[in-house]
Amino acid sequence: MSSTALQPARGTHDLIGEEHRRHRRVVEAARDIAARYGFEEWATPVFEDTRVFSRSLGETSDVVTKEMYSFTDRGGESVTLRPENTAGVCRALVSNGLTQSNLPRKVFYAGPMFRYERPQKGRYRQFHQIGIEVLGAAEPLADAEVIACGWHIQQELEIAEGTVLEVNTLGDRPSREAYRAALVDYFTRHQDRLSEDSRLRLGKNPLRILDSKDPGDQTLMDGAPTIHDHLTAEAAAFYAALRRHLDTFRVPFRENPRIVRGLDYYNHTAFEFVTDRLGAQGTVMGGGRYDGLVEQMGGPPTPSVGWAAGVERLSLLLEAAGLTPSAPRPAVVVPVGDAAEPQAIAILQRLREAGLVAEMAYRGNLRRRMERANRIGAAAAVILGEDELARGMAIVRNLDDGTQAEVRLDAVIEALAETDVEGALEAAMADELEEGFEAMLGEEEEPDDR
RNA sequence: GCGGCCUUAGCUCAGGUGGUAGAGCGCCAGGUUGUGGUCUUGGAUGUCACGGGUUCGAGUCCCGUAGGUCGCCCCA
Repeated sequence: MSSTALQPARGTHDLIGEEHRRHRRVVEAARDIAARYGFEEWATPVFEDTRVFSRSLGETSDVVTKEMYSFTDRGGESVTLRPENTAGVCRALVSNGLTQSNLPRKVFYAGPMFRYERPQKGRYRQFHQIGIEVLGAAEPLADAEVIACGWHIQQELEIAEGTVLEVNTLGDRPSREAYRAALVDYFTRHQDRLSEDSRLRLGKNPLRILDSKDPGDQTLMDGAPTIHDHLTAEAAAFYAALRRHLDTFRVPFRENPRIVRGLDYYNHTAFEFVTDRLGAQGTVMGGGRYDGLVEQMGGPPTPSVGWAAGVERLSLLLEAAGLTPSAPRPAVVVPVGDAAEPQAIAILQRLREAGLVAEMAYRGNLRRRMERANRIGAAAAVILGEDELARGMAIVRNLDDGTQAEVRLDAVIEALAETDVEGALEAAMADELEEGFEAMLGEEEEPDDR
């Protein structure tokens, strides 16, 4: 690469070839499964008024304090590239006047998110998330269904064996405040044994000390109070109901009282699907309940629950499991001699109209075209020499086993159905159905002839 | 934002203690103007990430910058 060649901006990456196919597989599987659960897809703007995020994510969260891509536009407004999409979806619910009717609203989304961070494998400045939100449901059954849907998507992607669901409760507001006070009390008494980072957290966000990776901090955890000692009866009942529903949905999970989640808007349910296969980026899907967020956007109280998942991370799991989708295999139409080209184009288009993936090179002799066919992974070649065309015939060659046969032009699709050409089998079957239908119509006409 | 390691052809990588570059794969052309994969012959790969320094001489040593990677922070 020449030194004058432009590089992608730091933390961004191009999705090309296999990587793009994995990416698309993740999004399409999620979209498909979420639709089965009754979620409708929304697309909200990639940038929003900065207050959408500063108001919702918590003034002390890292995302707000140091990771936002914010800038002032030409009109003097402060706008921010979305670092996540839950806040945007809640804003959209309110902006579009959807808070009064038809609740709960079940929303699926997929798209790019932006955080100014130091890039690593599985962590980028522009990355992609899929997510679902149930807006306007206070029942723990909604939490369980949201989690079940996430689990189902991972099963559909065949990566569910590699992840573990960890759940926790953050309680309601009284539970959380009591717990926070107890934690501050405990860690203040042992301040001398806390790491430097955690001493800072003590003043800012004491809950975060719980998932510190510092070995010294870890030794303090066993004696630390847990949220479960401070749950109100209502919060405890909510959590118990969630676990019961998860069992009913047959979603395996592990309780982890240390899960706290980074964004301030969560209450009650908090959960993460984690894996040990992605190094430091172990969280593959994470979410929880956020009963106060819509209100913060200027709407009425609208209890809600959802999750977001990193497409890049799910894609890495697909790659590691050898589950990269293969590219569709085309049929290649090969005219021999210039005079054959017009008829070859007619046949090429007929194949495409029938639903097959078909290609024809723009130039080259037979040998070159065959080489190219092989290179692009074609499953079959339809060879059209002037000799064959004069007899209304074509050669259909299976490029996997090297066998070939001369067939009538109207039997080309049928012959391609014997190969791995994408769409050929379906096209041939559809053709048969049509013929069968025509035959039935023909029989029905017989009585009139009598 | 902090620390470790890394950066040589399109890709994966060799290049003891300094003497101005190599392999495999891939690519292009021929053997083969009606048959791809296999085989065979030939060909082009490059500011050795960038900038500076030491030296007669730097891919090699030193400093800085950028990017990547691993970890911390945090998170998808």
